[in-house]
Amino acid sequence: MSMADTLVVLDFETTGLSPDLGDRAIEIGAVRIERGNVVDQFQKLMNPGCSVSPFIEEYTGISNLMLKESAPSDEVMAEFAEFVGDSNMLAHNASFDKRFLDAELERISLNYTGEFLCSLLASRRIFQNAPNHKLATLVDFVNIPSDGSFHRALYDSVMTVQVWNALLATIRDQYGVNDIPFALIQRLNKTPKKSVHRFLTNVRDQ
DNA sequence: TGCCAGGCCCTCTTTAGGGCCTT
Repeated sequence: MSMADTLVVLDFETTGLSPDLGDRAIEIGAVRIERGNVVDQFQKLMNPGCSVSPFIEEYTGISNLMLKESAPSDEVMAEFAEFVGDSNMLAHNASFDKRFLDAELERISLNYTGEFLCSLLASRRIFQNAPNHKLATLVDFVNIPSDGSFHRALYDSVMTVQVWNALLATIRDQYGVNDIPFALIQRLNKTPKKSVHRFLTNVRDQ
């Protein structure tokens, strides 16, 4: 699988941090990219059948009234499973979104076959001089224009694409690595930070 | 009842602790 192939970049808004403690997805946003270009998108609020806390209403701008008027989770997640197909996926702090994807799809007995990449892990390796690795900080760090509408699923997934393209451009520009397959980023994200320079230099010289 | 995340990453580490990220 190469970066030239399709990749679905996704982001969940949720009622909290842990599906194991009963937290649920309330919005999913995703874009399909090919060669770094957005070619399709998906955005849906979903009604989890429970109310969200005032903190989450404030944090996301998603109100209980909005969710009450939204399609149920099982319906939206089934549509999303169709959208993803067998594509690989990317998310900022992917372990978080993967946990919710797994939990929500398990509720409706659906599966997926793609694998996840994490832009947070890649950023910690490539942008080692960034002040921190929050999505909003990275958007600023790589000089991407933003209207600041973070914490909505589609907006964050689009911003993740922008950061992702900047990460790939940095790998190309700093190391002369022009072909960046999915598996290369998987190996990069398992490489200790101190060894990243040597790792990418070796890739270039192979 | 009241408590409860999970995984990565660093360091004064590995018989551990705490900050960073995601909502």
